[in-house]
Amino acid sequence: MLANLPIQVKNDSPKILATMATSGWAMQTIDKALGLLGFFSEGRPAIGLSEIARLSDFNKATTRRFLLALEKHGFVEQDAKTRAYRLGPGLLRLARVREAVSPVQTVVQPILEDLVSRIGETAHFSLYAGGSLATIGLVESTKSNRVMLERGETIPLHATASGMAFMAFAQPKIVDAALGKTLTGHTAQTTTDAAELRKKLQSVRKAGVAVANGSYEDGVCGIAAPVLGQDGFARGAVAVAAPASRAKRNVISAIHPEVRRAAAEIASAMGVDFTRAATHPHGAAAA
Amino acid sequence: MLANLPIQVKNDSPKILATMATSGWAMQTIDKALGLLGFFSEGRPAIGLSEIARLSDFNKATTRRFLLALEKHGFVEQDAKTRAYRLGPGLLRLARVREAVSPVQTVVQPILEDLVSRIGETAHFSLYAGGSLATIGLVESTKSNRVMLERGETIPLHATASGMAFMAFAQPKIVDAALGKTLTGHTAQTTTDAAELRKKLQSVRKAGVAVANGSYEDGVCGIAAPVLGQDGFARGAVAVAAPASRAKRNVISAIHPEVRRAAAEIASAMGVDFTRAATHPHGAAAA
DNA sequence: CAAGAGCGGTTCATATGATGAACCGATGAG
DNA sequence: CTCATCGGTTCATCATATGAACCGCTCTTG
Repeated sequence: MLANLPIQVKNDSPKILATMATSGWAMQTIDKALGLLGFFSEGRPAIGLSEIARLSDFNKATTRRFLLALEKHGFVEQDAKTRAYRLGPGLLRLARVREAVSPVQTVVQPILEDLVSRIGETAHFSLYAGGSLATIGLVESTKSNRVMLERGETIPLHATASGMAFMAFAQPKIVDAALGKTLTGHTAQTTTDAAELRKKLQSVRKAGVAVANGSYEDGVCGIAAPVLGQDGFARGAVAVAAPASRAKRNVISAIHPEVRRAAAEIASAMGVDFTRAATHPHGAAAA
Repeated sequence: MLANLPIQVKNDSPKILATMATSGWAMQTIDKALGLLGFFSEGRPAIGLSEIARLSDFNKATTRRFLLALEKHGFVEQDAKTRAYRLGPGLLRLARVREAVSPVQTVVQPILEDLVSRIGETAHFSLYAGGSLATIGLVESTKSNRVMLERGETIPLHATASGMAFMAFAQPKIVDAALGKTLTGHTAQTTTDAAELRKKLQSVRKAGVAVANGSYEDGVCGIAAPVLGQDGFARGAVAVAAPASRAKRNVISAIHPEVRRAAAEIASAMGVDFTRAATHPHGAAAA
């Protein structure tokens, strides 16, 4: 009987398990609660209970319980007057701990500033987190006609130069997860066919940079390069965003090397420290 | 025999329930999962699965499920080599959104620097989040004998100058919750009696500052002032921490007004913006 | 100014989800 | 080699989350 093959399953079960483990299941209650945090952005900093419930498709009662739990840990806080919820101060503490160990923001900002001063267009850096890229660093061009971005925005992998640059060098399981779900079209130019996107990734891999013209926002051209970790897989991407009107062929090709250089600088700056062994004294003082 | 008292807990269980009702029960699964994040600190930036399970008193399987859920949202990430978990990049994004709306860090740092340059001792700013104060801003003295603090550290309310300054002006329910649970003694000087602490809060209220001498860390003297929100309740505290050897009476009283001034500056800087109405376009661009 | 629609918040019967002991294979110390 | 841990997984058991309907309130509107 089949039941007697002891652990020979090795061959195909891994794929299923991997998919499950990667993008799939995992503690739904927590999942849902943390998902609520994704609705907050620079452009929508405070949200009322009913609206969060609507956005998330949860019951109002459930939504409120989530928010209460998040509030208890300082992840959200409620405005005493408007009763709307906004992101809380507990996040600052955690971000500080993370920064202390792996100082990304600190290191990225000057590199972006240098990049912007060289090419005169808005530049931003994003890290992969929770299924999409999150804008961590942002420096805007000083030109009057420039591309404006939101701090802390999350950007879709399949429709942006950053996303394509990232995916071209990301771990396969991440790419599979990203291209596995339904791809939303943001403009008429957005490619929503997974197979076609994979082809494009091939050429991005050859070029080392990705260019996207109006695939996320009309009239905006993005040029991005991946930022690689020590294992060779992408952690995030650096991108320059220019108005399409200024993004002529020769301009784009002049930007290529600059973006790649910035990406390399960030990668080496990031690759330095962290992961000092897990055990450490807890020392420090306050009174 | 003593061993026969089985679960005599009945006595203080009212207290527990009160605490539960006050600071909220609320969605235990989420609560537990978010609690895990509290174990990470500057001094313990990466933790293995078994150790987290031990620290949190959860089953290994449960712990792992929590970590997977957290990882899915970028709150933690797993080191590919050591398999240990550390805080993830998703936190940076959320912290940025929060900062964009209510720019605390940006505004606090220069004020602290000014404070340190005036008095020559380490200063830090902390915000109330999730049941304790979290160190958000920190500037160390340049003296060779100085007090060192951890970035992102959480400090107990009842044993620190910051905590006392905060509680003296915090919302009553927060104080009740804080003093309701068992108070741990950190040094021989720590006051662990709730009633006695409430008395001290009275005098802190009169003075407008709190002084704590070695109640958290031996040989460290803290002088703190509350930072109040627009509703008059405390949001956090500014504190100066000096080696007890330098903290003579006259020094302390010279520090008082400086700390209060810094607190007032931070309060007014924080009180400015945020909470523009909940509805907003989502506009912004990237490609 | 009365009626309606929206809000934030709460309740309790229902059904779905979380939990942990025991297990595996791998790895490092003695 | 052996033993102690490590990270990770499984499945029967039991605790947990869930949502329709409700309340009181405020703001809009005819």
